[in-house]
Amino acid sequence: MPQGGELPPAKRVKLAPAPRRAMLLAPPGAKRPPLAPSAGETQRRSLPIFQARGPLLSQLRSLESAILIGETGSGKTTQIPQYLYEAGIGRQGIIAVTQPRRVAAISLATRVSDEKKTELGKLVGYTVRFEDFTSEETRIKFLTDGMLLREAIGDPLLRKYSVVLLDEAHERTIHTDVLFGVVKAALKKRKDLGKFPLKVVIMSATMDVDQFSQYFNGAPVLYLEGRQHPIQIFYTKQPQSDYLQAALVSVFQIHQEAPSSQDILVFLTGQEEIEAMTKTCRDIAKHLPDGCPQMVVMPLYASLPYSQQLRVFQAAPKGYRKVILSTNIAETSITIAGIKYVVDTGMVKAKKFSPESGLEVLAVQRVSKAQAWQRTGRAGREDSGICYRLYTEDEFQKFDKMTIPEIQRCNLASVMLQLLALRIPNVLTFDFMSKPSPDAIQAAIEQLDLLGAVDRKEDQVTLTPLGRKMAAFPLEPKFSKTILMSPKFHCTEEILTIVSLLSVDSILYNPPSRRDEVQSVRKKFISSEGDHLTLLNVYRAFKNVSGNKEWCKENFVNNRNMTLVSDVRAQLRDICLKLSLPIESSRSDTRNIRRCLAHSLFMNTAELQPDGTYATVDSHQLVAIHPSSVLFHCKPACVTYNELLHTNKCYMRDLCVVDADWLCDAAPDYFRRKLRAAKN
DNA sequence: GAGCACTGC
Repeated sequence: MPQGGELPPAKRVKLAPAPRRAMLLAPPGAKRPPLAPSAGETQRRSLPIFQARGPLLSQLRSLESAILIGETGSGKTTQIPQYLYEAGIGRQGIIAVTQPRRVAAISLATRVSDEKKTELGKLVGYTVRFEDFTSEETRIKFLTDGMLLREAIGDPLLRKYSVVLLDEAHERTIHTDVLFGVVKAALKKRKDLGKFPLKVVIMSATMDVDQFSQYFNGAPVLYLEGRQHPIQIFYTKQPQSDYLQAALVSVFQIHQEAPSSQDILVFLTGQEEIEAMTKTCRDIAKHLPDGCPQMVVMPLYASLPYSQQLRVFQAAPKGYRKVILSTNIAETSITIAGIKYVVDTGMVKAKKFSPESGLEVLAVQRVSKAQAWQRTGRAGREDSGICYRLYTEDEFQKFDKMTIPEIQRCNLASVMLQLLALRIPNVLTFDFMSKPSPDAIQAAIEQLDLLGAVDRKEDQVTLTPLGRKMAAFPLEPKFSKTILMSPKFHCTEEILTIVSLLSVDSILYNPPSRRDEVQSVRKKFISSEGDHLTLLNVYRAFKNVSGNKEWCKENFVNNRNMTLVSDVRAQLRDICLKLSLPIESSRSDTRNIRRCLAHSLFMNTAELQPDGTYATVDSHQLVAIHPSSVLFHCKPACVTYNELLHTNKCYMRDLCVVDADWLCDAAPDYFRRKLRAAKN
């Protein structure tokens, strides 16, 4: 057993945060209507929210916007759209319910259509990328927030919809944040134009509601009771200098004391850390004293193959305890039943914007209070639970209240392009709930200007015809530009494939334990011209065997992601056809492909320095070739890259070897400016 | 010389 570290409870806190200004919607002892309900009805009526149905509906009927706060398990997401529909509210149009994740939109639609005893896609449907299960009859529609945003480009007033429910608003995804502004504008405009009114309901689990309410012109806040089980929280007495060691101690302390049927979920920061900890736990578990239960240790992170992710849902054999070591994927995206204990290291790996370098940095950092509560809540889903926080209560008090919204942490080029396509009068002064910094907005406009997507005249930014075409693609602007450039180089077929490959998670799987095998098998795909062409080779080989699963396994290719690549490619190809783009293949001519890439990635180039390092042309930033690149051991004179990733070093990812001459052809003004800046 | 949190269109 590991020595050191300490975990005797310093303090116990009951998880029962009280709302500050409550308009309670669950009057104690409220009477149910005396009707004989069916089995499904009985289940619906047993939800806590049912008690509040009457007062809730009378509020929602009269309000144009509302903030609805409900803890998990309140049933708000499945019931409110049905209540509205059943009460005849919003019958002039469709009731939309947005979700940050596809799987959630699909499973919620399935559940609600079951409850309504209708076929999925009729009264109740869903729309996510690649899948549209809706029809003329659909009145309740679940969709991803990104999907509603894309629909808004075609119709900024969202005229199809009578009600928009923005769910999981506390997650503050970039799409939800843009939608806040879009629905707010649509609400006002529809009122001004005398169209049928839009109703907006923001649904959130957070306690920090003032910001939502203020933004929506003082919309009332309605509180729903949830069905969260009580969770005991233990803080450490002393700050822990080594959270990994502390996590290890906690896991084995729980393991020795608790019945083996009670599972443990540990929050860690990344793949490498989780794999190492998995190994350590398994090693220790082999040498446990007699009488101690056995242990099954399972890693969980997004890049783990799907089949291995599924293991966390299987119950451990009798007498074994399940210990899941996870990234923040288990915070929201994956819900595991039967978790009794949560061990929260209080750390997360996340992107943040570094003002001094102006770069995005991926770094291990403290979670926010809201995030810590979210993790804690994972212990109390079926029964009461226990959460070990591997930090002191004083430390917790110093955590940020909320996680900084995504919109303030990332590159805004896509968002700005979308706002322009939405015909927002002035994108520079768009009414964001949480405004990004003016610098971030300027940088995004700058990037769009370089790509030729916008015109700038004084303080007015407008979309060019090219920019409007770019907005039609569900891609980062630089990738849309690459596709739109490709007819000039007669390689649209190849560029479509490459862009699809880049916009999906890695199609190559690298099990650390079989590194040598991976390297030898992968040799046959490697192109000395870089990662883009290597990926193209893998895709061509995959298509040659018609996506054979055995082939994928033998070649460490992720079959699921590869299928997704085909879907993306088909979608992009459709858009090209709609834009009447000629689609040609360059066949074996890879030079044209690289020239095309140089013409759209010219602002992402780096040159080999005399000392063997690389420096970017744009800002002379010292950069290195990422170890995942096929060029890792090579030293080409000049490369373009898709992105910079700042971890321990500043790495270029996805590289392509190019000629310096091509770059000057691609953007003569840009390079003249850079040259002049270098002289000064 | 040595590494990649999580979503989504």
